Amino acid sequence: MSTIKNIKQAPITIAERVFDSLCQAIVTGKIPAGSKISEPELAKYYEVSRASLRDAIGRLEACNLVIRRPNVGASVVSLSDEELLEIYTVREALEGMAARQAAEQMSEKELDELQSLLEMENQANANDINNDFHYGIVIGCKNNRLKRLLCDDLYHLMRMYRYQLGRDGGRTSSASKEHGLIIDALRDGDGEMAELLMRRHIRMSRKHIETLLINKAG
Amino acid sequence: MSTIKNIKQAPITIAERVFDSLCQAIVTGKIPAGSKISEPELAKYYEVSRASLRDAIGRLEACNLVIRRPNVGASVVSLSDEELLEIYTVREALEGMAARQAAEQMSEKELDELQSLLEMENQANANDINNDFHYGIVIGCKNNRLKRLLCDDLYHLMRMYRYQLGRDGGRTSSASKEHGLIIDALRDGDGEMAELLMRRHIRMSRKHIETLLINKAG
DNA sequence: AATAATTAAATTGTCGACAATATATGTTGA
DNA sequence: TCAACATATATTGTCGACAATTTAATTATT
Repeated sequence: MSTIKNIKQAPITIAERVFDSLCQAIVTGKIPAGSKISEPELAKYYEVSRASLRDAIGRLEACNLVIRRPNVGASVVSLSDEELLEIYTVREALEGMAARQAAEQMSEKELDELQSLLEMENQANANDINNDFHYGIVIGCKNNRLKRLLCDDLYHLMRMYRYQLGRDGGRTSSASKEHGLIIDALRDGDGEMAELLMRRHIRMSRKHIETLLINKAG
Repeated sequence: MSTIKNIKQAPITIAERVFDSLCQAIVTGKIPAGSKISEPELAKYYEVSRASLRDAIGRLEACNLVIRRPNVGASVVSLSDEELLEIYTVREALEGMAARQAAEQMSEKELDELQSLLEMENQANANDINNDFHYGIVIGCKNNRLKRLLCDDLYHLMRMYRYQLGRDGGRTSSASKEHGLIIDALRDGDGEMAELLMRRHIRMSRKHIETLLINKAG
């Protein structure tokens, strides 16, 4: 049984189920960024009441996938280039700290799992959260608040824009090397180094996305 | 006009108004930590429908003040000692980064405001967010995502437990000195130093709370 | 013809009622 | 007396309808 990956429990209520569906639809771009959310339309589509749908929309707002304005309604979030880069800065801070704590908290067994995760990277399941290197470290840091901030508030947004731009914007080889260095630091129990490397790693990704965005615009 | 403090807009809908009221009630302990939230009871108390109240509860969940279980209901959050300390670790990461960016982003005018904020610390309005040193830096860093994470997801919780334990658990004098050092770094435009000092500052607070909790238990 | 004001349509916010689930109470049997 | 089951009560989840607000369409005015 894997300790690094955690089970995403099945939806209980209708609102939860609709949330899951809408979440998926937004992340994959089926409901495009910036588009308006029509309550009557979606309620009819999912064959649920508007009350349940509104509940689901509230959850979408909580994980930052939609923006709600009173008496106007919800729209799918659409990040500017700057806003996308802001997320990387936040990730640098949070995941850096996660790496530091993971170096002190992760067991040998967990580290082995992380290693195997890394080795089967660039596979088919590359876009699945549960098989993600970064996610493994966040779980491994044992700080549940930190985990929730990243997974509940940022993860969905990250997936959404990763879907648009491609995984790491296609710098997988160098990224994998950096991942390897981070694991080494974790195995050494060197929290300071782990944080340093993780921050540099995310800063690199950020820089890469930045140039990618510039090229796309020019 | 102050640029550091930002205006908290008045509630538009009933749900927003009830959210504000409940938020206040929870933070101040009027509704105690760990207690169950009764929808019919509160709906009657605030003279609103259960739909509006449930909407408000959803918002409380989004800012981590209550925990909801399907078909069971919401309870006011009650943090263990470890969970409270976890928040300080997250703050160290986020506010550290905020300080780093603030050093590059804050104008002279904003720094002056921050300074005056610091000088009139330990006053009556010490528990008001808008007059808070840390808040000023978070605003000053100009990273809106970072600001939202701190203010929307952690700020209410912090206020709640500050209310219970007292402001910084009563280490105001040494904390003020540390604040002064941080401002110096900001004025120098030294982001690295600002982050370092902010992290150490929050780590100190954490340590202080930690011993405070131990004494309370023993 | 373009703009402003007015009216009409559509959408969101709110409500009370019912259904589904969970909790409390009472009962039976060992 | 205690435990397990059955019943009753209360709470949450869901629904459809109405009210309030916003947006679209239409008319009027310069």
